[in-house]
This record gives sequence, structure tokens and C-alpha cells, in this order.
Amino acid sequence: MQQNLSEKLIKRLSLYHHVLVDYEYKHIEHISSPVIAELLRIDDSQVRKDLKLLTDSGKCKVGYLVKDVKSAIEKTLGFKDVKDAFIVGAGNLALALAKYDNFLTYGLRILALFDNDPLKINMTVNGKEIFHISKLANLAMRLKVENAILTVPRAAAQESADFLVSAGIKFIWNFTPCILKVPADVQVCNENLIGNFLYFTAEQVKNKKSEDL
Amino acid sequence: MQQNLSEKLIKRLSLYHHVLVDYEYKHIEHISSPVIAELLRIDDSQVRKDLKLLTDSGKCKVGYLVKDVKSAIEKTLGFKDVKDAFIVGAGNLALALAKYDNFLTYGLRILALFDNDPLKINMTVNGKEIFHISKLANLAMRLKVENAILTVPRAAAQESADFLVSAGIKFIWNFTPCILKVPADVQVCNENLIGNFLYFTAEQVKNKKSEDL
DNA sequence: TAGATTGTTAATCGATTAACAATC
DNA sequence: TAGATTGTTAATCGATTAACAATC
Repeated sequence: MQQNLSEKLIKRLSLYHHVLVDYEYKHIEHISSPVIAELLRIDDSQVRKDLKLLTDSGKCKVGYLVKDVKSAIEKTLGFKDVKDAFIVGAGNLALALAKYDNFLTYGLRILALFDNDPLKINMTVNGKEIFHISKLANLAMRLKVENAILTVPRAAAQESADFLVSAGIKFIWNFTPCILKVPADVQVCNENLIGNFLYFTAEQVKNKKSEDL
Repeated sequence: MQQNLSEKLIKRLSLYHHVLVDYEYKHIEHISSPVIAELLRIDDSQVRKDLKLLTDSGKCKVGYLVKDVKSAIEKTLGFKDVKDAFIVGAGNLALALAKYDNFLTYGLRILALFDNDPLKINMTVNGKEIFHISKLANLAMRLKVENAILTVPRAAAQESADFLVSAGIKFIWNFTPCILKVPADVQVCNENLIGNFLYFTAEQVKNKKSEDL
């Protein structure tokens, strides 16, 4: 597995993977850089450069072998290296993530959910049990789980993060709109849905302005 | 509103905003660039540069005025300029998004949801009705809605996108793991949850390797 | 052969970081 | 004054794009 892949590169690779999954499904064996570039609306030499990092399956006139590039991306991004995680909070977003079987394809295995609502405890979602939050520390230790997906309401975010840190969690995928304060050895990945949306609408504003000219 | 804010800048601004909301809630009037930088784990001169684009409220020794910077970000990112949108698909993710009242704070107003499951039709989520998908084109025209949030299952993604395009939708916030083929005048914003997750775990792999040294 | 496509270099562009004078 | 902090420049770093020879 290569070192120091930039965030942007990793995101592009995962988007290429989406395209390749689709091509494989349609039984198309080859794909060229201009085709990928057009679908993703990026530069075609960018695609060639990225793919060259992973594979030599590119052939003049025919493009790249879908199967090869797909598995090269999977290897580079560690799809087979399964990472276990707990979901903290059991609201709609949590249920959506728990039901999303595709995660396992990408190497993310959700083992269980946690909540403090007695009505939700012992329910099962997609084969995963919802436990009371008080069971988390013990289970994390026993199952050696260091990853948590935080989906609690904003007001409970920091408090939950503190609790996760005390339970030995080292990586928090943060779906709350809060900036979490955690020790240096704990990593937070902010999902920042709003940031994506805002970029999306800023583009709109820009487009509308250029239409006006 | 400034032009051509880069994606990264917009995402940073939205993260600063999260911090500022928290500070305002705690009745703290000032904040300094090293404090923001530490919370977000970025460079402090980056923060100063970003904030200088928006405001002159920075004062030596005291930092920035929380209230001013917060409202400057809101103005720059167009929080008051409400953008109407439909949610397409009414699964758990859709419900999570529909229940997320915060969206309106950021200028995103969800007007209604659409699905093809007869059991869901006419239900209401957080005051928003779920309509049969066949009503979408008509409603989009009448309400002049050009934004859609796509949350349907993977298998229905492209088909739904085609349908949205034919209904006059110009912007699709795509939560499916599919690359959508749309005409040049339609914009797609790929949420790519998986890409974020993969970056998150690539970091882990990197960290583990450096621990091994 | 002609044409499509890769691989790769060089040029461009943009973003981040370091450093420090100015300020209060 | 000493020290914290901003504002800003210059240096560095990294990413993207353009161009085109090589290939099949």
C-alpha cells in the first residue's frame, strides 16, 4: 500500500472505483482516461497520472483494463483490510449507515450501535444490535474496536467524544456539526455535510452571476 | 459575496463557523487565530489569511470578534439566500436529512420528499410531505425548484437522475455511490461518504506504519 | 497508414507554511 | 515594557493542466 496519498487523490480513486464498478457490472472490459475524465468532469491527464501510480494495464488505443484498475484501487485503498467500528447514536442517520451494506465492500465493518434511549436498546438493525451507551467501553476493549462513527445530536457531541476517548477510541468519524476537542493521539474526521452543500451552492451563485453577464 | 472561493476555503469557512457558533453559545466574545488553528489542526497563518478576506475585526492581542466573523462567514456563504430543494428517495438517510433543521440556518430549505413506495406516500416528516415521485416534475415547475438531494438506492440512481433532469432539476446533491451522467448544464455534487472514510482509514494505516518504525 | 490513446515532461497555477515587522 | 497577536510578504510545496512524443 502506497504512503502519503493525498486526500484529493484518495477521493478521486474512490470516484474512479465507482465508475469501474459500473463498467464491470455492464461487462465492459476496457475504459479510457478521456471517458473517466468526462464522467467526473476532470482533466484526462490527471486520470492517466493517477492510474499510472497503480497499474501498468494502460494500453494505447484501448485504454485500461477495468478489472485490473478496479482491483488495484481496492488494494491501494485497503478494501480487504477490514476496520471494525461502532456507531454512536441510533437516529435516522445511524440507521442509514448501519443498513448500508456496501461499507463492508470498502473495508468498514459496523459491529454494533449505541444509544441512551431505553426504547432503542436491544433492537437490531441489519443484524447489528443497539446497546446502551454504558456498554461501549467494555465492548470496545474486548473487541479491540478503536473506530467510532459519531451521529449523536449536536448538544451531546463533545460529551460523547470525551466518553469515547475515555473508552479508548482513537478515531472518530464525526457526523455532528461540532468541532470536537480531543487529545493529540485521537483523530477526528469531520464529515462536514454542510461544507459540501455550501460549496455546491456557491457554485450556483457563481454560475448565476456569469449568466447575468 | 466574493467570487471564486475555492472548495477548500469554503470548507474551512464552514468549520470556522462551527467553532464560532460554539463560542457565541458560550458567550465568549473574542477568538484568536492560534485557538481556531489548534481546534481544526491547521496552520494559524492560514486562519488569519482566510479571516482577513472577510473582516477587519482582528485586533492585536485580543483576536477576532466572534460575532463579526460569524456573520461575515454567513454573508459570504450566503446563509440568508434560501435555496429550495426536494429530497428524492425517502429512506433513512432522507429522513435524517429531512429532520435536520439546521439546514435552514445554512440556507437550505427542504420543501418535500419523493418516493415510489405507496406505503410512504402522504406521510409527513418534520412538516414535509412525502409525495409520489410522479408528482415531482409538476411541483418542481410550479415551485421553481431546481435542486434535488438524491438518496435513492444505487440501482435506481441513474434512472432517477435522468428523471430529475427531465423535470428541470439543475443541481443534484448526490448521496448515491454512483457517478451520474447528466447534461452539461446540470451540476452534480457527489457526497462521496466512502471517499471521506477511505481517507480517514488511509491516515490510520499511515499512522500505524510510523508507529512501527 | 491514420487515429486513438497512453505516458511523461514542462509549465502553470494555487495553496500552505514560515517568518517577522507592526500593533496594542 | 513585555508579550500576544495580527497582517502580510516571501518561500515552499503540491496539484493541475497543456503539450506532445511514443505506441499500437
